[in-house]
Amino acid sequence: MIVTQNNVETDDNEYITELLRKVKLKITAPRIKVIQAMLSMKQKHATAADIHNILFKPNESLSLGTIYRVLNLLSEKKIVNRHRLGTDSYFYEFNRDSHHDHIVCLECGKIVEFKDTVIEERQNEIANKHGMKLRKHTMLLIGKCQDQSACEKGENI
Amino acid sequence: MIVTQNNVETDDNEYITELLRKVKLKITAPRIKVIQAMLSMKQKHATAADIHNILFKPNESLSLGTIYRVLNLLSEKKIVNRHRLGTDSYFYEFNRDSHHDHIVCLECGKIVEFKDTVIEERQNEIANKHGMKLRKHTMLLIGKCQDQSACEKGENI
DNA sequence: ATCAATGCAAATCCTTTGCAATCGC
DNA sequence: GCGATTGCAAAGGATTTGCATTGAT
Repeated sequence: MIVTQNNVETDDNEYITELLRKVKLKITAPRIKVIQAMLSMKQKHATAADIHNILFKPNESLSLGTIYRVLNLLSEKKIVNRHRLGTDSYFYEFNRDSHHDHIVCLECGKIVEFKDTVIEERQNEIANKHGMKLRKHTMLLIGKCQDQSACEKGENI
Repeated sequence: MIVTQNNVETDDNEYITELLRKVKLKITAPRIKVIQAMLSMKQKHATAADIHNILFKPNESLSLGTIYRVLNLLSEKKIVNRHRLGTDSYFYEFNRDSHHDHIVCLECGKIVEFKDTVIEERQNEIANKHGMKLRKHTMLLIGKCQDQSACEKGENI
């Protein structure tokens, strides 16, 4: 999984510190860096290890342990979301908008997001029918890109 | 998570050996025991460790490693299904029928199975709309039992 | 007899945690 | 300064694997 870091403007920095302040988290370098990484990377979904790779610089890298701690805190505060996307590790994404689900290509790993209110209503009905109140759901569609040229193995994750 | 083992009739044994033969797996004691355990336990969903507990007898227990190997083989042969049900470990279930999804109560862990063709059709459409051919899906609804008395913490898993 | 399956323990992968050092407020 | 946060390395939990032994056909 290849990940690159774009330049991050100072505007982002103010946005990030404001974000942290809002949820009453202390403004620390690791937290800023992790959020910067998530905002600046091309893909929306990254594992803790991906983020660690992005932020790895000799002599000034963040420890993986801290990245997990930061991601867990940001998850609690709903700044990022954590999903299982079919592999053994968690994927994290910056919570830009509301809830959505994912389709992942089993060959190239491409991840597409979608939201479908028909399904969501239906899920509520199903839960009620079984005497349960729906709190949340996870749904993962696993498929195969139809456009072969867009399905370059491993390049899309 | 408490699991009990019922008596298993000899009928089951013939059924099990037949099952194994059909998928061209050798008839071995561990495989028979694992399938017996899955057929005889009250709940439908068990982790590898659950099965290990069921089958644990001093001086004649199966190793956990073998249980994993057996479950993986049985998964490949579609005799059992493996799901993530919100925890860190996989749950395995004997594949009695066709595909279904799960609702799990976040307090008591009760697992209810369901199948909804409306959702499944919609999933197909969604995949197509995004240029992908749906191969499979996972859907997990997470909720809370409405009937409080049915929601005895920890007793339903 | 032959190749596959098992037990056991070690290894692996991902994630969390303990503790001493450091930093934010 | 004080309590929260970090780095580091060790621990943890789940699952897999290597290897010598045992077992199925």
